[in-house]
Amino acid sequence: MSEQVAGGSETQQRYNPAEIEPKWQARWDADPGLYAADRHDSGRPKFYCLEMLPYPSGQLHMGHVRNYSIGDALARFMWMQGYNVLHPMGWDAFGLPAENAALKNNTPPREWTLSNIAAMRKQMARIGFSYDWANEVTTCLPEYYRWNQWFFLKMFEHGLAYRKKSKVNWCPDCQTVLANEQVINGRCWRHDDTLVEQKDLTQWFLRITQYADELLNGLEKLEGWPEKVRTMQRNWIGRSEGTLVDFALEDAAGAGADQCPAITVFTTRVDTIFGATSIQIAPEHAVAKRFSEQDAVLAGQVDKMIAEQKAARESGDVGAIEKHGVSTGRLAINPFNGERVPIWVANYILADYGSGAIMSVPAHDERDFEFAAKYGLEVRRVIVPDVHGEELPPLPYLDEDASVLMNSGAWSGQSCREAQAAMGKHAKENKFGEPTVTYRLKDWGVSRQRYWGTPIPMVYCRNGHQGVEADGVVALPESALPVLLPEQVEITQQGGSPLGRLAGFVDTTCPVCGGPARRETDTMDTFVDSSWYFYRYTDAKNATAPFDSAKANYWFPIDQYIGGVEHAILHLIYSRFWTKVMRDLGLIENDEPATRLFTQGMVIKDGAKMSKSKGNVVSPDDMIARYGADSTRMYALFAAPPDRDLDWQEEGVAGISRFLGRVYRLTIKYAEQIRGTATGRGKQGAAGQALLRKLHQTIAKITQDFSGRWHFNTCIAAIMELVNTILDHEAAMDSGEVSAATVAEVFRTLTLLLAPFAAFLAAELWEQIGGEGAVFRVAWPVADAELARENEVEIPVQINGKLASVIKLAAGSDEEIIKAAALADPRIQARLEGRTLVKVIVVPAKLVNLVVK
RNA sequence: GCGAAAGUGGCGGAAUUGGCAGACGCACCAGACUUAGGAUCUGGCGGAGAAAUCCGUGGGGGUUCAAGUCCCCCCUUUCGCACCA
Repeated sequence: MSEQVAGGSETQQRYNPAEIEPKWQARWDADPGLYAADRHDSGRPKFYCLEMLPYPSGQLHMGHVRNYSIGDALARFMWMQGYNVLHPMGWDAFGLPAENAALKNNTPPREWTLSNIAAMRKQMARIGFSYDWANEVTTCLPEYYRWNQWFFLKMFEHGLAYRKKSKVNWCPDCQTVLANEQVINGRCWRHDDTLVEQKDLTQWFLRITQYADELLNGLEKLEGWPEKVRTMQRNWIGRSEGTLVDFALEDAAGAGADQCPAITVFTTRVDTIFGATSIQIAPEHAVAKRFSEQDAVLAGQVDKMIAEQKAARESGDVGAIEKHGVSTGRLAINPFNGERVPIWVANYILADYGSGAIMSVPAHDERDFEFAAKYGLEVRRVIVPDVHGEELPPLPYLDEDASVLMNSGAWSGQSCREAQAAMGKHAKENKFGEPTVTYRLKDWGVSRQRYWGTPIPMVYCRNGHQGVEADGVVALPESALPVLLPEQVEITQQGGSPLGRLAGFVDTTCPVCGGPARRETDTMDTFVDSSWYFYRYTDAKNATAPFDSAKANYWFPIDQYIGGVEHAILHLIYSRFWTKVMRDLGLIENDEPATRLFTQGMVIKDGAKMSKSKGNVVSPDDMIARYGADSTRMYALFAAPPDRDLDWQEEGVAGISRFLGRVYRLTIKYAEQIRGTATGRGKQGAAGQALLRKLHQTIAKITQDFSGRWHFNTCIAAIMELVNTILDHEAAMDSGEVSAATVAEVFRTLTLLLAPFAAFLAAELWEQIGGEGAVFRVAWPVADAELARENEVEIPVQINGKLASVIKLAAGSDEEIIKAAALADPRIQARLEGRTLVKVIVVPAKLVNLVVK
């Protein structure tokens, strides 16, 4: 295989990653068990290290390299710490780009996707990532997606999957429906500049709202997740406690009151209801529509408002639009005091939140105040601070914690909180309302009018099956799975799912009556695939179940999940939901998928996100070809702390490459000597002591950083310092002043410290210095505190907080000795001349501060 | 508008608990060496100053023997949410 360097010439001693890395890659490729996790009875503690799986675009980008380098360093470290590590990888392989590519290149999506996967797997191997490929998961294969269908049937059976007609988000570019989570500022998550439209369609939904409270409360326990992600999820769920109150329409106001006897408003401040001076309803509200039918002028104004709202949503500044409205001329009755208040239609009322109608209390709500000021509506104060000041606070007055009601009938004098509870109860008892909880979170629409996705395992019986389900919806039995995605399909971007044009797919028989039936032609959202893929990794070849519960229960929860923050409310909320559903189905025991989540920063270049249009894309292949994989990934870890954005500077990669070159030359120089030397410690001279001190300080620093802070940039800096120290003592090592055993310990340990960051080089050096077995299965070095201790310390001496001198003392000197030494220092004495020493502050081992006048 | 994070040399960044600001690396400058390499080695590198020394972590106040770090006010940038009743 590789040639030994024995007596090597200069050229042979030069660090050449282009030679070393492919050599080790070939060896690793030939050993599929190398990174395999042990079975769950290994007796070692488990560690599930997971990075978010990529979409197989065909090319790894720098963001992937960074993400996976972090995970790889951690996985290797945990192996060396003796853990049974599961470190899998897979492919989020369904999705629209495959269809676009099919149109463009006339390649079937499956073929395109699978060849991309092969290319990316090759790239990953070239970089040397430590994945257990035996458990690879590819979501577009029937072995995987049949379980999506299986879960869908389970959810249908438990009422968690249902069909309804509703307003849905439609991306004209994707030609499909999108979930709320996939709409970002009114635009499609795949198309930054495509405005999402609203359509009325019948679609499949998953009842994620059933878990809204648990998803919210569970966030409290996820202490290992970034606060930012938890906050985003909290806001997305948007729980709000309030009260629904029915305002009856006044009969005299118009005909048809019997058809719609009341407007239900939602409020979180029912305690302010005596201050309600109007009702405001959304332009899309059913009552607005009905009034419009009888009033052409109103109809025109309402339509205008709807159009304006739409335009504002599309231009992305919904919040900036001026509040305005129009009076309907009708009145509604406040059930708490019998008062008649005017009904308005206003543009700031959202149809899809709460009940689409509010009571307007100008005195105690900012928007209502603004609106009332504009239209001269009455502003009536009903809440005051509970401490009686001379002056009443200005309006709108919003406090509800230290305030009480006034002018509110029987509730006057009660605190806001008391009144909220009492008035909700009162409404319920008198049947004109009730306390309620609303959420911003909506059920997850999973139907997609696309081809390249999991077929939904439902059929529509042409016989109707009245009484069973509307539209003759019939669930397929488990035995009918998988519903295979046909392969010969003409992809177009128009006219709904291409599956609908395949008679062979659409036409089927009803599993209940045997009569003619039509298959569902929509496919599932790709986020279904990624909601549970990490469970499949624990048992990826299982042909009879999504996974074996015993295996999943051993590995779960994931100990460390690593990925980009862009999934904070997409994948990360869906997969939490899926976990809870699987738990309730009895498949798993954990409540949450991952104990710890780490979101790495973006890789940017010249201050901007890499993009083709900006022309600032740095290709990993390019970097690897020039500097090698070790230098590329080590730079990705060195250039910034992993949670921050990283500005890619090629000169920095070259710097890392030079550093690794120094390590290589130095280690090879002593390799033969190290091979022939047993470990062990004898007497040390000063140089040997200094080397071991730095070595053990470095071990301690890196070990500690791996336990949570993850500042790999400073870990690598520490290794560089260590190497600089070794270079400082090169002469002493050459002369034999440093013992051979110490030289051996230093280089063996250095190699181990490098292993998580520069896998190829570490493997090569480990072999060169005669190490046994795979370097990342060797026990991680343990820092010896005794060796790491400094025996002499430099203590700065300040005068009035400014540095005046530095004294050298034996470590552990007590306060008196430090103080005496500081005062005896000639530089200090000179500067104290003629001044009065007021106070001496001694911080042992840290500094001395002399306060003088 | 609300919320979060951040602001330190020419650049990326370090300083985990208040204790020598600028570790480590890049770029740059000077020199050495040479098989002229995408080398390597030595030294320098926050600002002002000949030096002693002084100034310096977005700005302004404060606490402290001591502040990049803690407190108050303000500015800027990035991200998230954005009429949520």
